[in-house]
Amino acid sequence: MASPNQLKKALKKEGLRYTQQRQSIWDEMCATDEHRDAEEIYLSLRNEGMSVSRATVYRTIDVLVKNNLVRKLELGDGRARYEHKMDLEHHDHLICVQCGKIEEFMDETIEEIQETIVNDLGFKLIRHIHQLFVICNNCR
Amino acid sequence: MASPNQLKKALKKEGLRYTQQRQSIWDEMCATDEHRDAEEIYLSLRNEGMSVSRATVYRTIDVLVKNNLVRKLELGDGRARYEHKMDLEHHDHLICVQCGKIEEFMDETIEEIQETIVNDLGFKLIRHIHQLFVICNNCR
DNA sequence: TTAAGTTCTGAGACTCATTATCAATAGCAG
DNA sequence: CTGCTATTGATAATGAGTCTCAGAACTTAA
Repeated sequence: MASPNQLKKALKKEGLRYTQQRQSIWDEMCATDEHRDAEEIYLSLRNEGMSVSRATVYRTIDVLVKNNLVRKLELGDGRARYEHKMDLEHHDHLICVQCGKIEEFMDETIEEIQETIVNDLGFKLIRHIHQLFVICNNCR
Repeated sequence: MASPNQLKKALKKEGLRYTQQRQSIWDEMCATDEHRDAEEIYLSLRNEGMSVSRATVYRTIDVLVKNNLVRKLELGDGRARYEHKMDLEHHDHLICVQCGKIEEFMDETIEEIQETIVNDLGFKLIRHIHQLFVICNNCR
């Protein structure tokens, strides 16, 4: 089971109850480093014999996203993907337009420039999306 | 009317016919520098008395996007926005999470680093999405 | 200019991810 | 335990975008 403490803390902060379903979903999301969509997570839970509904999966993911335990990725294909944020270093994504494989990258210089751009305009940076759509080495 | 030539060229390349509807939609998209969704473009055309259907708006936008006359923006709220690419310099976007205002930015260093990251992995960069979600100066 | 063959269009049905509804269930404070 | 609420599950609803198909509009060849 993946760290009930982080989950419990987040739920407490939001004034929400700790339930078996929420723990199962959080466990399932931490079980791999893949970038899965809600349906895949739902089906995995079902395959493991857990009794959860799609609605609860969506609702719980929202809570996890809001509390920074999970990141939501929008790739423009109509299905959001999710990744847990257990390993807490920030990164952005490379997505192969052929095979769909998702990899991660991080560049400190880009991060700094982003801040500068925003600050120079008198704005405040809340979050960012930086996705590089590529053809990966397997697909060229 | 906004440059029938670019449109005609794109249509010819695709083996498609030049029609009044397609011209109207292209005109409408060039009429402002706003970032509107398909419904807004559809309604604008309707208000101007043009007879076009939603289906044709979507179909035409697809053609324009494929031929690089229009850029599609996915902001993660389920509605795509579009901007014409008449003024052809590349840029990315700043989006205010409070008021929804969209501004543009461009940084040559970031563009170069992106290329480097992708090339170092042996990948090929096809396109990228770089969006900075901010609180703008009016909203702070 | 017309006939025949294509491509386009409009209206509405449809899809599919996600959200809302609401009665039944399960945490939790006292 | 008891009772008050939050949560859940099943399913209906939503909404952006896509598909279908019959009729309209082009195009081309004669």
